[in-house]
Amino acid sequence: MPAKRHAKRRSECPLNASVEMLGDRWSLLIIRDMMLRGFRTYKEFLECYEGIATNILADRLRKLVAYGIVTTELDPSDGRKVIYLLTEKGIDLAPVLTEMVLWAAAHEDTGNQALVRQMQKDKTQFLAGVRKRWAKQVVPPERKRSGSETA
Amino acid sequence: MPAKRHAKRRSECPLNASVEMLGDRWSLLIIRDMMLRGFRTYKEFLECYEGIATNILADRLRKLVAYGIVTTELDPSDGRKVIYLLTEKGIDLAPVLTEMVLWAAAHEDTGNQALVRQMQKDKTQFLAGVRKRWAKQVVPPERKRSGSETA
DNA sequence: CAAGTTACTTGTAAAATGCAAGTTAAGTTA
DNA sequence: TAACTTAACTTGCATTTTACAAGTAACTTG
Repeated sequence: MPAKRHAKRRSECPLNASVEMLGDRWSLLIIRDMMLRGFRTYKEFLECYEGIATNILADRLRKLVAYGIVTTELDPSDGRKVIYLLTEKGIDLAPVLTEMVLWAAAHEDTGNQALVRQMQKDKTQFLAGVRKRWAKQVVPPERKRSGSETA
Repeated sequence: MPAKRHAKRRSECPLNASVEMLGDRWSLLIIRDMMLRGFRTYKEFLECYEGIATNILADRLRKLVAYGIVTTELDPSDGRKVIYLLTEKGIDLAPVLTEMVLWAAAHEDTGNQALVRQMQKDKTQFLAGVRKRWAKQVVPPERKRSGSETA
């Protein structure tokens, strides 16, 4: 169900719509951290490998919520915490992330080969896994479990 | 064949690599114009719907060439013209573009439904088409043919 | 209740972007 | 062949975005 058109887009092109929402240096990394690493709080995002600045993080989260890609709820057991979750629309970005990972892995010298191999082996199954882990009443998978990182 | 790692990336993550190369408001639109609309000269890119500024266009083309996504050659029949072409690496972005288009089409109110339906109907065939049209000694398809735009 | 945590905001410097106006080399026209 | 046009940029400057450092308010913990 398409959302109503954002105020003033530069064009009607669907690719442009995606680029206007996601075309910056941080948004997709935040989504990656939610989708693949199970991050859900501000503090966790702040500690991402790439080192996002706190004001930029706040701004990006605000925009992702405004776009309907992310929702928030309050942590019932800790009044300080805000929990950030992917919406359906956000989960539907999994194929985009996957193709971007596979493209970079094919053409650049990058790390996290475990994830890449998993995606290469069976893309469909990988996407099903993401979808399943994010099915309503999410319990983000394998957080804090020691061993190889997921992203 | 992976390229050697770019000077200083923020992290080893393949998604981050993609974002560092393509995560801005213009790069993917330029690639779209090459891939889907058959654009190949500076002037054509300048006239894109979204209205890129000339200095930004020059900068993005320079970067895309540096990343190995685009190459240039001189037009043998007009010494003023520079011809920009997608490399294999650039053509391999087709699945990324496709997923971004399908995502936006599914969740936003966008135009160019012809392209979207074509992608939805048979993604594999669509990608094969792009690949075929860009096979060595490219003659970009259907440029200047009247009727519905391709992108 | 004092000391931490969490999720931010504010201020400011640095970098990226956008806009208008050149510039240069090559091609076209009268 | 001189004047004009075109293609691909560059330059200068104002505006916007990003980055970095330092707060702050609400809440929890010991």
